[in-house]
Amino acid sequence: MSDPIDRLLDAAESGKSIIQNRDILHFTYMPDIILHRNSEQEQVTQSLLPILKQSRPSNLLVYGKPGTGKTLVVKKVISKIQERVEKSNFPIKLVYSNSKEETTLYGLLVSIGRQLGLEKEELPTTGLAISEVFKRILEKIDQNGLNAIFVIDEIDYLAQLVSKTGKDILYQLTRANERLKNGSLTLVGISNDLTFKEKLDPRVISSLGEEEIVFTNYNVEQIKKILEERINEAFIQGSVEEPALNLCAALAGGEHGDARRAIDLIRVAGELAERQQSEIVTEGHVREASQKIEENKEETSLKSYPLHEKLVILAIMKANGSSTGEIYTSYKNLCKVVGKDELTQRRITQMLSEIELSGIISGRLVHQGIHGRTKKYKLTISSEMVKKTFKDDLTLQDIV
DNA sequence: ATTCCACAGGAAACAGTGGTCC
DNA sequence: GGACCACTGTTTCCTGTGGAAT
Repeated sequence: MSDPIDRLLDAAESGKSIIQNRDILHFTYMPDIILHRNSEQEQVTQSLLPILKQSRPSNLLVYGKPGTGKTLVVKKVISKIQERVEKSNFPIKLVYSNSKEETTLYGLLVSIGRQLGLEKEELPTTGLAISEVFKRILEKIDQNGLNAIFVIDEIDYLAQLVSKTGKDILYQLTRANERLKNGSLTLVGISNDLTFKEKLDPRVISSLGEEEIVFTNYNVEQIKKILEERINEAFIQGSVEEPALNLCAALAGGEHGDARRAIDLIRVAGELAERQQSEIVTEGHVREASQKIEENKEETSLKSYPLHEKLVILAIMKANGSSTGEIYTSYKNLCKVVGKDELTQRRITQMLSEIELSGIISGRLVHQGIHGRTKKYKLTISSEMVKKTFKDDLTLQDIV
């Protein structure tokens, strides 16, 4: 039997790779034609049209579930407009920022500022008041007479950050034009959450939601078309079996209509097939890929938890299906074993809800009459998975 | 009908860190 | 060097809750 390293290297060298172009299978790839989104493309273009006439368009709010192509469409429209106005004396500046990637409000504003060309000396990464950062951004727009379009992805997340800190940045953003003498500012908000508007200040809603566009979910048939298109470009002809394609579309489409997930799935399936030196991607590969993606998600999220969260997860594992009080006692014992100070019960309750959000554990509220009210938690993943992942952690090795 | 359990979970305050500005 | 700022992780304090027990 040959060395596994050599075997893989040989295969790679002999050009047996069935994926010709990996980039096409990543969601950042911008296809020439965005399938099934004609009317939405028209709507977005319509509402940004005033730019061509050198005036400020209405603020725009774009809704749609993840993987419905919202961001892709918005970016494509803006880049096309940019191409057209390039030669005129009406400079537009596109600023894209994802609220979820920036953990704080400050971070988001700084990332916007950087894209506008504010250097570190003009806009430090920390230390300033939010209002000061905002002022500097507006000054930059004013000085250069820029016509800025701020595309803020996952704006619902920003709204959440804002409500936590009590700053009304969103309001100020939507009203920024009143403070600008030169240039203009247009806001394009993208949100996964259709209900997020309800949580906003009504003054913000009226100016932010001047125009609204909703992206509907893809159905299985549409996802299949999208997959076919990408497969044609990325894979060697005929290397993806029809049943594999169908399953892929069904798995991703049936649940959420998420094209991004579908593309991810076929990519991982393709990689698995290659690794096994198969010349075709079969249904089995897709199933395996789906499972692998799930497991990876679990493992990375388990690994990323800080020590006390890990202890809590272990406490749940040891007392599966038990109440907060029991979990807390178990957690305190674990703290003693590893020699760490225990946190308060309030903090642990909060941690439990945070962990529950990630889906690793599930909680159920139970009323036990005179025995009070409690929440019972249990693991949704296998305890083997937890043990396997935590075994690498030096402080946890002994208790696992 | 009232009491009372065992918490859930909101609000506020605090400590500590790492920074700017004057 | 002191005032000020954002932010995180935490503690402290508090109000609310559904149904078994009385």
